[in-house]
Amino acid sequence: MTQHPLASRVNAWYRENARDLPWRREGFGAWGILVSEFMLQQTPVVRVIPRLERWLKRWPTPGDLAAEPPGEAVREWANLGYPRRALWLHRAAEQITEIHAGTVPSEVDDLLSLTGVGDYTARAVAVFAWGARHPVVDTNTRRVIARAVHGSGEPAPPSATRDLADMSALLPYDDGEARVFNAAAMELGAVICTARAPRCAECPIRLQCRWFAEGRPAYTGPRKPVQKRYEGSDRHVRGLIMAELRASDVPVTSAEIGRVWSDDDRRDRALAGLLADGLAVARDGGYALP
DNA sequence: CAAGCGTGGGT
DNA sequence: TACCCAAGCTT
Repeated sequence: MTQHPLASRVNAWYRENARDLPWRREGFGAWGILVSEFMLQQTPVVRVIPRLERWLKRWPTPGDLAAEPPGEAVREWANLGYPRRALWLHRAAEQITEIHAGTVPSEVDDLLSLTGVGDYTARAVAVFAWGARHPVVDTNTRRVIARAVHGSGEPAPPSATRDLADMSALLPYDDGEARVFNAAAMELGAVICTARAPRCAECPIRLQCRWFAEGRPAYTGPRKPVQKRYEGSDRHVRGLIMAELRASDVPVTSAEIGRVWSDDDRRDRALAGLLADGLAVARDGGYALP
């Protein structure tokens, strides 16, 4: 079968070396894959695995999750970070239950209309859960393409049009091979072609890689915007307050919240933000999960 | 479209 | 120690 030589090599490598991850098991199910994709948005694999298994044991179907208050999703989300994702996943479960009769949709457009599902997640679910042939481009794939195809040590800022075109040019024609390649490109970026210290000596495509061939030149393009300091930030204080709310079965009092951070302005701003985001609600004179 | 959003581990 | 990074999304 004719396919891009990069795809052939990466797929062959993947078949031998892929990690045994829960969502790759046969028959894992579309709901499980959707949940895994939500959890994997900006959270590392090793932290997701135990939480995912708990989640699916508790809520085996979208309807099971939709039947509970959103705060239970936030509590079960625990310390995965970005708890808005738990709220969005709960909302998506409601939408799947009400609009799609409890079945995770298979069309990219239907998936995109779910809360918290963007371009990456919609394609990932269509491909990995339902076997459709689409390009799936995540941060790992973008880095692999930047190096192997463009000879750049780091990818340019994301551009859906260009990223999808790049991946489409490599994507095998066969649905099954395309599905494997989508997973394999991510896997290669995750374990070999890493951001920090790529293991080029172990890379199955180093001899086809433009960046390697050119001597791994240092990246000179635009730097990613520097992330603001976390310690003492609004995000930090929001996280501390959320940890309190998750840990308590009863509403948390203002006095208790006052103890998580001494700066009144920052603490009030964080709490107001959580209320506005729907991650916290006022209840019985205190604050609780929704 | 740039900014904002948690948390923890690696270097 | 600081900083970087992790299967992104919404506003």
